[in-house]
Amino acid sequence: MHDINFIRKQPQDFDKAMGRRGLTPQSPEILKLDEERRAAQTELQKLQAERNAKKSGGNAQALMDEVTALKNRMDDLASREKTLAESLNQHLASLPNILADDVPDGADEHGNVEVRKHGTPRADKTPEHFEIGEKLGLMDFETAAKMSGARFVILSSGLARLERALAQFMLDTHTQEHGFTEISPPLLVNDQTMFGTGQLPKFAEEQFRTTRGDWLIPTSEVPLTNIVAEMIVEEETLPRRYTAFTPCFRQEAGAAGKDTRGMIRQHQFYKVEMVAITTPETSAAEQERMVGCAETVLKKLGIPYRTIVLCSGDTGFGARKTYDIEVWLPGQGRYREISSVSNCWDFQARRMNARCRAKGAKDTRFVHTLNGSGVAVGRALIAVMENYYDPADDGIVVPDVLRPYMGGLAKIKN
RNA sequence: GGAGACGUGGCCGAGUGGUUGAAGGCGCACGAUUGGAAAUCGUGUAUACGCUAAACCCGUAUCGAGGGUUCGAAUCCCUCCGUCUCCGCCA
Repeated sequence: MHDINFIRKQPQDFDKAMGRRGLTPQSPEILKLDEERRAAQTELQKLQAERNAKKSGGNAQALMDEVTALKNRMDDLASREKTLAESLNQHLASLPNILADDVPDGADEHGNVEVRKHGTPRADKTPEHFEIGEKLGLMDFETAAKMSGARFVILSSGLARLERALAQFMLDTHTQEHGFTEISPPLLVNDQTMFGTGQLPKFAEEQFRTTRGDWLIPTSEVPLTNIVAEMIVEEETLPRRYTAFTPCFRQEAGAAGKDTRGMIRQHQFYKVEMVAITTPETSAAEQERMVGCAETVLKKLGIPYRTIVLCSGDTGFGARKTYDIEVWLPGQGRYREISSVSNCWDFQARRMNARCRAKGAKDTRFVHTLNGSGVAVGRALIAVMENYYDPADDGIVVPDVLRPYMGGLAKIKN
């Protein structure tokens, strides 16, 4: 959600910012609505003041009649004000966040810029994860399709446990080493919550909805960030750092035909998420820290990765700046996204009315919110399978850091 | 699922149609008092929007949310959301 005051004062800057997102100037329409709305409000308030003055003047019948006469005009103005306000809010709610100055320009993912690389990819090409998994007999897409359709999978035995081990390992790393508080949040949320983090109104078709009207979370960013919705938190308690391990549900409506094989892109997957709530001053540094937290997970797992900063055309709706971390997949012979770390600035905070206040201060400010995968568990599983694949016996070596979570198991074999 | 009670300011709690943005208390802030503190006394203490260059002032709205009745609603009616109690059911 955008600050109408900013648009009033610096319409050209706002249009320029939206221009980087490939949008035509938005301020003329917005300012027109805003002006009309305020005109209606001002006039309405004048009439209300008039009415109130008569009210305290006495109870004479004549005064009552005069107030009745005001009523029609007031009703008109009130409904006009409401319509204009709704229209204005719809407009503001559907526009993407303003990009940070240091986000590179670019039309699509080709404009993204690599910022660092870690680890050395193995030299050989391995089978893809689904080939390894099916050969082991521990990954079954057919049976999953029978009960649920495309883009679902059944993991069993060693792979099921590996998935659980990965999640445990990530949670322990973030809670014990990175200062995050573990949360077990609701997986079903209401409209307002989805609006707060920006999934609604624009991206409804990407979500699953229950017959009751609840939404299945597409990421635990949604419930974790909304913890502070409608709150005024003391700045001294910031940053708040939350992590959660949850399933995520996505329709993948716009990805028909993409990544149809294997478990790269599923309707349901597990993810360990990190969310931070900060003051406006500290969010930029917090984002760098959060990227580091995600990278630590991959370093410990011993998986080669690169970190890139997304360009203007690839940065998501609610983000001001996003880093993606991509892991090396020797089965595909390329890097694939495993984490996305975004600083949303005050964009989500405005939508969900999340504010902070310095101790003793009178005024409040919107908090800054950040979210990042820490990391996607399903894709981490794939990365482990391919990077730790042993061609000698088609087995998967268990990374050292995961062995305690696997009962000491060193290799997943047939 | 059945029956009932309830939702007022940071908190507790008055208030069933008009001068109530809202008594009283607690808390908090500032001041007085004190060697200092406690106690005591005094003053102040919601948010949003509009107006304004901005601030103050002023205006408007807000008593869970939304709608309705009325000249006028915290107070009456409807819907929804939430909380609590009892019964039933259940992981």
